[in-house]
Amino acid sequence: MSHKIVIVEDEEDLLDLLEYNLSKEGFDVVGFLNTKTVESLLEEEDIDLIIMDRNLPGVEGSEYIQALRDNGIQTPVIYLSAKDSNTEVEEGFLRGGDDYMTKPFNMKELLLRIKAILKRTTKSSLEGSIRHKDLLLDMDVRTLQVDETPVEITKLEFDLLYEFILNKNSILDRDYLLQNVWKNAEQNQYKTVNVAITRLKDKIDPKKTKNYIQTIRGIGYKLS
Amino acid sequence: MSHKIVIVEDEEDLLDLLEYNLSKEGFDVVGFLNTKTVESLLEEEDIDLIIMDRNLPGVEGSEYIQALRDNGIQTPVIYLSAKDSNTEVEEGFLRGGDDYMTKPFNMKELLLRIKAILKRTTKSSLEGSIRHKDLLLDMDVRTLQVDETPVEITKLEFDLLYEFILNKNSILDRDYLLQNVWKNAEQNQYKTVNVAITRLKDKIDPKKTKNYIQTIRGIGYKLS
DNA sequence: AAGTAATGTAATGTCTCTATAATATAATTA
DNA sequence: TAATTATATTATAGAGACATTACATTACTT
Repeated sequence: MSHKIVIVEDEEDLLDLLEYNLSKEGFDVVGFLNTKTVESLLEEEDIDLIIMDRNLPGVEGSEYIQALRDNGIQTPVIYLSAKDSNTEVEEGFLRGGDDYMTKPFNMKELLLRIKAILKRTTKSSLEGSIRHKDLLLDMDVRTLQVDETPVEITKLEFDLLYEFILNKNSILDRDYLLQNVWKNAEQNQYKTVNVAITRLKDKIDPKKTKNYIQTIRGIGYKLS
Repeated sequence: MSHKIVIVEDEEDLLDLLEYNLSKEGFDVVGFLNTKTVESLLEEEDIDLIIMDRNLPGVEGSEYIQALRDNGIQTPVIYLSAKDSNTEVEEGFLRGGDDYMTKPFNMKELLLRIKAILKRTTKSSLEGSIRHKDLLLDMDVRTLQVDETPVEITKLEFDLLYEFILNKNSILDRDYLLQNVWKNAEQNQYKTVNVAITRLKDKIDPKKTKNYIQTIRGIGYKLS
């Protein structure tokens, strides 16, 4: 699934250039010359990122973003603006921006900054690997290493451990796990979770010395 | 809970300045003059962000980050570097950075960029925690700290104490408690409350010196 | 399709928690 | 002060949550 990016930029040539480059990179791009119809699009479609000019006809870009935030819209924003003074940049962040590039800008760098933000804000980052203490999950090959030693792990156990590492140090209750790890929440029972947890514990800590996954009686489980 | 930030910077004066400013902003800062012991800290503690210089003794900063990424460590990174050419900046992002500031830099902007990243990468703990004098209830993890020392507490005791802290300084009668803490108000008896209160008192004040929960004879109990 | 691995379900066991009962103490009233 | 009542304390047993093991079923593999 390609990421959807909205660009608001009133210089038509620059907008074209941006649309061209982002599309070439595989993004799904929608460009606007002003903010008129932007918000309704944000509410309807699932937009992953906004590239925002500040000197726009009618509204000032960062004020527009502020208004979005006030309306509860949390879509990440990168400003692309000629306003380059310290106070102007600070203002941009304070009004709810995630990054700020001053014009003239380097297109490659913009693309990299876009990817850096998307990496953090969209869940699809099923690449690379994630670690928790001596547990290392390789997302590409779906393997587990415990203390640098490969350990056999099943699909369910992998998904379960992944969910725990994503949410380390917070309690996950059985309903949450059934919904997010097992997708068919209604079908299965709490016992199913209990058993899966037992099996997972045995994989990551057969000697029972590390106590990574703790039972929070009456609530759920926690990885720490 | 304050965010934990690691800074790696070999100019000692600058490191001091950064530590000072970030601490003042309420962050929990650990500074390093080189990368020697950084990785073990990252694996043990839960670090929210890394501020990374690139010209370091021994290792080049972005290469170090690349190595971290290869080891499955996903902690967000902001570079703070004198390397300011296009290709150098691009390189920084490609090796796994989240943001890049070139020296000399504006401290205010750095702080804003830090917050922008933390906003996206740390879980805004839903409830947070509530405090009453030296009692600290962490709603997220459902733990109790008394005078900064963790104390084991059961689900019932937690729910009970929570109710008292929510309504501190007002008297809660047993019917109210049975309805709001125990959900099955009819089933249980007043004695049940008495015993639970006794046990809770013992957890939060074993030496019986603080007298937090007072008995209002004929009515109920009050936390103050 | 047979055979194997993975996962759900059921049966059994273990342990923690907590409601109740029994008893002791404190407060209130006569 | 004695009697009465409310609450505190302690002990105990039953319930329920979870762990563990065994078994059944489903999903893969070859």
